[in-house]
Amino acid sequence: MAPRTARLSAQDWTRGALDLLMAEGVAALQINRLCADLGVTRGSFYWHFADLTELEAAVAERWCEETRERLDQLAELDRLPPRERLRIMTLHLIDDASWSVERALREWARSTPQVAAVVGESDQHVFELVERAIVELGHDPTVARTRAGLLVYAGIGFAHGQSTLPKPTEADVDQLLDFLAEPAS
Amino acid sequence: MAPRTARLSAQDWTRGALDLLMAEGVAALQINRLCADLGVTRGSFYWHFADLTELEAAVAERWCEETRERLDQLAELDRLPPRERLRIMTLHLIDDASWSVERALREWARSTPQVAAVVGESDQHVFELVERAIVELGHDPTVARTRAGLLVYAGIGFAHGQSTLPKPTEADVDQLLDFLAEPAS
DNA sequence: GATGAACCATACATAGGTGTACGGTTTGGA
DNA sequence: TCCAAACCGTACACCTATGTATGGTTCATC
Repeated sequence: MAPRTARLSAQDWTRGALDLLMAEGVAALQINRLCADLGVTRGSFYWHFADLTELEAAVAERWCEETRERLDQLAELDRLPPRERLRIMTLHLIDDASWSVERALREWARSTPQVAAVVGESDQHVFELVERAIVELGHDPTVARTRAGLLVYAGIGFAHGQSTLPKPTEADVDQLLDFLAEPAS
Repeated sequence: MAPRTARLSAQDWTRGALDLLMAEGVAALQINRLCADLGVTRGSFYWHFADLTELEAAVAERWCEETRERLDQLAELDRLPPRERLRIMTLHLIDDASWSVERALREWARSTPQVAAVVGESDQHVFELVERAIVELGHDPTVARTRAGLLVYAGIGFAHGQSTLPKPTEADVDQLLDFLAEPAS
């Protein structure tokens, strides 16, 4: 992306690795490939990292931090009314590119327990936020649990769809939230 | 799984490859690994297939067929009332192991357009089945589209969750379908 | 029971990826 | 200005996975 002007730091490598993950998936996470992207040779890599697994650990760690920050920002939505909160989270999921990292991470999580743990924690956190919002809308916990599960799973599914399925518009989201917010019959 | 008694056919290889995909993902789809599973050496593989991509094509083709059959079975649910239809499809998704193949295939689809096409087609078909069922429940097309999208995306998400998130019980599914079936306010 | 095709094992050659060794260049500070 | 550390390039060894060549087994069939 940004033309390389100076020398690289470890952060530049983890940044590049995350970009690669987003763009081409775990299979593309190779040293040579990364060096090509960063315009540098293998010697540079092995100065910053002992080996590939050390880079992978650093990448996982970094994504973990970024995700935590992102979730903290979401937590600050607490001041907003619950309906608006859900709306922001959903729209954020749809048009942001964040899900493309998430997809790669979930793929990666399959073969790396450390990554799987972070992804699971993140899912759990989002689920709780959504569940709480629905409770605040006036539903009892059982209903909230069901509807939160539905929405969160749908979010994960959307991130993985890449799909021939229709991408929801903003109007669709509003209709969806009307639906999720409505009282049980 | 089944002890190998006789010599292998091409179908045995595609079967083994699908098993491998299910169990360990695309990264494990290697000739040596497959030979070990089937208790045979590379010489056998290269008698049945010209190279790896030919096997991959055969595997994709086979999954395509199996999926089509599965969808045809779903289509036969047309005789059942729509509510029961949705119930069967949802329960089928939850406790069947079929989603573990699907997850691997979606992962694979990312790097193989041919596979992506098949997955997309399958998604589309399921979506239409669900949408139609909801229309038959008495909803107008706009509502049906939203709710069908929600349910199908949630299904995909569930398949990819592998997750710390709660796995819905049969009672949860019934509550969920009550919710999806209820008239718009 | 002999024969050709189907099926498999073994032994290479090759390519691409990781990791190591070491020398060269850039940079900040004494 | 000069030096030590930070940073990078180059060359090499190694391992693993693919693909090829070739010969050996097994099976059906006459």
